[in-house]
Amino acid sequence: MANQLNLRIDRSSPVPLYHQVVQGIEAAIHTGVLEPGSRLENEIDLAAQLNLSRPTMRKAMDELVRSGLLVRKRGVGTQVVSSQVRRPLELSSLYDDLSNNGSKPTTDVLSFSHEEADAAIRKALQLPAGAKVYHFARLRKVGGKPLALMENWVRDDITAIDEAALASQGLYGILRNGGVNFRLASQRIGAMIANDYQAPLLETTAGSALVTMERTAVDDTGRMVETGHHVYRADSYSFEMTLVQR
Amino acid sequence: MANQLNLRIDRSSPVPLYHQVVQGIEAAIHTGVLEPGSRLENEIDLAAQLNLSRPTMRKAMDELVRSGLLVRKRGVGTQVVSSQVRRPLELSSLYDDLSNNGSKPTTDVLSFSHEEADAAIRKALQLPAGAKVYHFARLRKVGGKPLALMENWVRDDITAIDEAALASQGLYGILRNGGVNFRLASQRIGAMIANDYQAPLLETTAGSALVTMERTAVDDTGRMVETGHHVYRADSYSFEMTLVQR
DNA sequence: AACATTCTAATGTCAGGACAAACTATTGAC
DNA sequence: GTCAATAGTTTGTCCTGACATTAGAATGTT
Repeated sequence: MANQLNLRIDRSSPVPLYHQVVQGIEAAIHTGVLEPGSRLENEIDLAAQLNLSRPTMRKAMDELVRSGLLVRKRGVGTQVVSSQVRRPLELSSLYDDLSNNGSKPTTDVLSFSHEEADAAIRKALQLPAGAKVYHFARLRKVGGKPLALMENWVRDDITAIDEAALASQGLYGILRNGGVNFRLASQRIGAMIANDYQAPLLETTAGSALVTMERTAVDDTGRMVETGHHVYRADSYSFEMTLVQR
Repeated sequence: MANQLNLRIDRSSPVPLYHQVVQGIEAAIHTGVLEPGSRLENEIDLAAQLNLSRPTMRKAMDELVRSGLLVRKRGVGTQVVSSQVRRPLELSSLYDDLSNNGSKPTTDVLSFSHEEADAAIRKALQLPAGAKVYHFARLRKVGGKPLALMENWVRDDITAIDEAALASQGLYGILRNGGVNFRLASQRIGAMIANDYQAPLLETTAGSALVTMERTAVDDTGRMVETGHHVYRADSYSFEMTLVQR
């Protein structure tokens, strides 16, 4: 078979060996060195070729299987999954997604306040009575075209937030700089009809379709950091994801 | 601390040890034995208590972290994250979801044919020219109320499908019985406005909001098995999921 | 009292080995 | 020639052991 994966493992690098393998195989699939549908060599030989132990090799493959790039079958082997299966939905913000895509998003801060959280928000963020939060609404545009209308509530005991930072940086960037390590988020995606408030802001007509998303994000200490309600123009945004059977 | 997790590991069971641990901890979180925010004992002690090796214990915890129930932090420990964080979106069908929920879904088969695939479907399922597929539209109701309008294309070289089976069983059930082991699916969720065809079938008015979902499912041999386009009434359905940072 | 240093506890990474289970393909029997 | 038993390949599970890295607490110094 002579796969010639051409992976180079740098044992002096701080990035873990299994992750170097993940990156290498991802790159090979992306550049077409590994064609969709082709079979990989077996784990043991691959590990031997790279001077790695099998557990390390397996850990790398586990990740690739989980992310939907590979499919394994006992007694048969490991295959590069077909094709145009896209990236899984990742824990990132809209701002990141757009930036990575080469677009240049801009943000209008429509309202901003530092106020006492009401009962619903306290429940969502698991805050005690009397706690204060940042509450703000933003309009995100890309290429001058409005794309999303976002309303968020953020706990105030992590880092200070002000209007100017929000206009220039994106919420998740601010929070990460403030030392927040996001770990997970639960979200709900649905649909609604644009109302008279939303329609002009999104430069569409009342009655057009919007994608809705509610999200609550948790950091590595288990705190609920942020909750929000976003709406997107259905003609310019949709959620893509890959589900993996376990 | 004396966690008293009260897990029992059955070494004679065919279910893997790490999975027994996963189930046990899931149950403990679900029943409230492990409270949200509480810290678990460290991996090594837990493994010792259950007479398991640390890698096995870690594998169990990895899964729980991935599913969003636990949060780990190096040098600190492992915490129950929960609260109302919901289940991740799983690779299952609407029929399964509803059945597991105690509801009793019914299905009307609106159209059914066994026809030659057009170019778009051949591309989505990666079929050669001239290949035939099953093509059908279904209306899914729960409690007599219409919920989803589904149009699907399924390759015909796996198992035979007929109208009667579709009306009584759910597509994924039929395919699983036919020997298909689903591995992953890529899907896209968006929104649209109900048109004159969809509205009466879903017993709503033209212009109301619908959630749209396009999905292509892949089995363990890497074959694209099924692709479809579904629309749901936005007032009765939304997609919930948990995203985990890696 | 404030600060830097050291220590400890916990998770993160990696190795090497052993056996089990599932699928494929070949071989053998009828 | 068809079908069943068998052997071989590959992934799945599990073990023991070791060291690295990080976060936070305790300690000591100024």
